[in-house]
Amino acid sequence: MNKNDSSPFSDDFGLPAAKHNSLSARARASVSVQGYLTDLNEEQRRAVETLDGPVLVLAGAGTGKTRVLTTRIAHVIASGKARPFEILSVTFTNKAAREMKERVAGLIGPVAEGMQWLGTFHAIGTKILRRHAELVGLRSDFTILGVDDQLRLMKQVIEAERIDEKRWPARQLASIIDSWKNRGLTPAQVPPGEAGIFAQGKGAKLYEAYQERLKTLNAADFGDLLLECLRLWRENPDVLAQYQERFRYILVDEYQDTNVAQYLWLRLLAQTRKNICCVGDDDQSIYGWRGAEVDNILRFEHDFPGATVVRLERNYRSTGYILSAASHLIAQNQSRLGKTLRTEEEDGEKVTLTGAWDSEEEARLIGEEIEVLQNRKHALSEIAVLVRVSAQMREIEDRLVTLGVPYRVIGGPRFYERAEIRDALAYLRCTNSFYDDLAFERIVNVPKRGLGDATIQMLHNYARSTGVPLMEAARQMIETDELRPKPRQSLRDLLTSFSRWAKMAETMPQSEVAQTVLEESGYTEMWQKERTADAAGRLENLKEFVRSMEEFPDMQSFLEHVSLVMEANEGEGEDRVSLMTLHAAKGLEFDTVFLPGWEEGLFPNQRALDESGRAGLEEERRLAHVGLTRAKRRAKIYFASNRRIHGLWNSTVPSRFIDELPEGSVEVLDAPAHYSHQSRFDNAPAFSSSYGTPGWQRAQAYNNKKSDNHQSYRSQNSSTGRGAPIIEGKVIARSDNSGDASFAIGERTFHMKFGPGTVAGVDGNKITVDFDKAGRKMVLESFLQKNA
DNA sequence: GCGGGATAGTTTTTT
DNA sequence: ACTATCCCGC
Repeated sequence: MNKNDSSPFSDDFGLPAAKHNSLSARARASVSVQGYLTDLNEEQRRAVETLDGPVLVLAGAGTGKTRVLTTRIAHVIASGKARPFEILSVTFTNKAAREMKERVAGLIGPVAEGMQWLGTFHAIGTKILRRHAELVGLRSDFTILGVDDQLRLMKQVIEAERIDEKRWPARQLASIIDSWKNRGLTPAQVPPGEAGIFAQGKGAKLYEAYQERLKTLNAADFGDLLLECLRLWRENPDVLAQYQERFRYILVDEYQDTNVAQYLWLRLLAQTRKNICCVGDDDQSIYGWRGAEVDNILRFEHDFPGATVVRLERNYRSTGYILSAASHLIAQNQSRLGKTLRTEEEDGEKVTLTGAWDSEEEARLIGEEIEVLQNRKHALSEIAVLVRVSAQMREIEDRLVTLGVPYRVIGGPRFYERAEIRDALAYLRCTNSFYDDLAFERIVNVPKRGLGDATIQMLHNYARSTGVPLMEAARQMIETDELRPKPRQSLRDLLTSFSRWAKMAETMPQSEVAQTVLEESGYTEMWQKERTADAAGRLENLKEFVRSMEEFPDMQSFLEHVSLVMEANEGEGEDRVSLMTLHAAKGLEFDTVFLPGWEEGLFPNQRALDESGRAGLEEERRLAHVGLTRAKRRAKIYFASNRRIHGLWNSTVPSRFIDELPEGSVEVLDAPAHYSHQSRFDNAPAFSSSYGTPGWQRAQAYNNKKSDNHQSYRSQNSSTGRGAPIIEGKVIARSDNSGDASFAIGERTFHMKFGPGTVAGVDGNKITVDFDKAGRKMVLESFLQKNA
C-alpha cells in the first residue's frame, strides 16, 4: 500500500515484553512513534493521534485504513495508555484479524502476542461467553453449531410443533430467526407484528422452542455468540462493568458491515469510556442483505456526541482514470456521507469496455487478454476476475482450463463446512461427549450401518420420553428387544466403539485418536471405496484435518478452532489468476481486474432491485465501486449481449452502471474476436472450416450492421481492436434519444438468436422487439438486421 | 434401507 | 441447464 510500509521503528519495538513495560522503553518507543507518524498523511495522522473519545474514520477504498488501525494500536500501547490486553479490536473475518495481528506485530514486536482481544466479533463473543456460560444457561464447553446442525435442529422443532415442513421449510425459519438475531432480538423481543410471519403466527414460538433446544443441547449458533453476550450484559450489569473497565480502547474494522446486534454489543462496551474508534466506508457497504446497517455509520455522531470524524480521501492504490471512473460512478448514490477520492498517481490506462456477443465470447476475450498479460510477464497473482454471481464462474473456468492458465477460485464452501470435515468432526464430538445428539445423529448411519430413519425415530422417542441424550437412549435400548436384531447389533457395535475411543482419548494425542476413529468407524474406507475424482480430494481433506489437529494442545481447543476459524488455503502463494465474486474481493487489490457481466438484470442484479428498490440499486452500485477500486493499474469491464440464465438464453442490455462512468476515463474497445473471424476470411482453409458456424454468421451480421449503421456502439475505424479510439460523448447504450433512431415501431427485423420479429419500441439504441418465436425482448440495435 | 427418477430452486456470504 | 433434494418403488 503505502511506500513506507516497513516500519522505521520496528527495531525499537522488537523488545521482549517485560523490558517493554519499563518506563524508559515506553519513552523511547513513543519517540519512535513520533517518527513513524510523520510518514502518515495529515488525516491518517489525525485518525491515529486522536486517542481519547469517539472517533469515526471514513476511509475510502485504498486510503490506508488497515494502516491507520494498526498504527493506532501501536500508538495506544507506545503511549502507555493501555496494555495490549486492554485493547479490544474487532474485525469481521479471521483473515482480517490475522492480518491485523501480523501488522501490529510488525510495528511493536512480540508484545502483540498479548493482544488477546483482537479477533472477529464471533471469536471474542465466544471467549466472553465461555467465561460466563452458566449465566446464560450454557456450560463453558458448549458446542458451536454449523449451518447443517442448525437446520437439522430447526426441522425437529418444526416437527415437534406439528407443522408441515413442506409448507414451512426449515430453511426459511432459519433465515427469519437469523435476521432476528442479527437485529439483536431475543424471542421475547420479537415485535408482535413479525412474530407471526412464519407458519400462521408460530414464528416467535418456534424461535423460543429452538433456543430452548439449543440450551438443552448445550449449544449455540453463530447468532447466539453475539446475542447471548447482549443478554449476559443486560442481565448482569456487574459483568458488563468488568468488560467496560477492561477495554480501555476499542477499535472496529469495516464498521459499515456491522449489524444491529454488533452495534449494540459495541455500544454497551463503549458506553463508559467512549474510547471507540470505528473505521469504515459507507461506499463499500455491500452486506445490507445479511443485516448490515449502513445507518450504524450514519448515526455514529448521534450516539457519540462530540465524536471526531476523519475522512481519508487520498488513495494510494489506483491510477487516476480508475479512480475517477469509480468516484464518478459512486457519486450517483444518494445516501452516502460523501467522500472524494484523490490520487497523486499518474492517470494510467483508461478503464476499458468491451462488448461481446455472448458470455462464451466474453470468457474467450478475457482468456485471450490474460494470455497477453501472461506473455508480457505480468504476474498471474496480480490478475483477478470479479463476477457478480458465482454462476458466471463456470464459463470463465472452462476457458482458463482450455487455455491452461492456472487459476484459483476464492470463496466457495469453507473447509469446515465440507461434508467430510463435518462428519469427521461429528465423530470426534461424539467421542468427546456422549451428550452431543446432533453429532450422533449426523454420523449414526455414515457409513451405512443399517440404522435408518425407523431406528433413529425409535431412539428419538425413547430419548424424549426418558429425557436422556440419544447415545444414552441407544445404550438402554440395545438391552431391550424393541429393536430388530440387525440394527440392534449395529448400534451395539457403534456404542462399544465410542466407549473404546473415549477411553483412548484419555491417554493418546488427539490426532492419533482421530486417525483411529476415522479408520475403525469405516469412514475413511467409505470414501476409498468411492472411486470418484472428488472422493480423492475428500480423503486429502481428511488427512489435512488430522494433521492440523497436532497443533492444538487438546481436543477442546481444536474443536473451537474448527468451528470458528478453520479454512482451506489451497494454492496460496502460487502464481495464479484469482476468480471470485465481487463480494469476496472486498479488501483485496490486483494490478489488473476483469469485470465481466455488466448487464442489466445481472449487474445490477434484478433480484436486488425487486427486493430492495433504490436501496438495492445503490448497494449494487457500491458493489461496482468496490470492483473498480480493486484495480491498481487496469480495470477491464465486459458485457455480453446474450447470456444464459437458468438455462434459457436471454438477450441483455448493458448495465446502467456503464452509462454512469465518465466518458473521459473509459476506452471502448472492439471485441478482437470479430477480427479474428475476419482474418480467417483471408486464408481459405480456416475460413471454410468456420463458415456457417454461429460465430461466423455473427461476425457477418455484425459487419453488415456496422457498415450501414453509424450509431453502432462499436468504434468505426479501428482495425486491430486494440488501441481503439475513445468515442467521446457516445457512451454505449444511451437511454436518451439523441441518436438517430434507425428502427421504427412496427418495422420488421431479424435477430441472429431470436429470429424474425416486429419492433415494438425504441429507446436510444435499445430496441424492444416482439419476436415471432421468442416473445418480447429488449436488444441492442446493433444486433438487429433490417428486413427487406 | 437404498438407488434412481421427479421436482423445485436457483445473488451476494461470514462466523 | 444444472443441481440438490425428495419420494417412491424395490
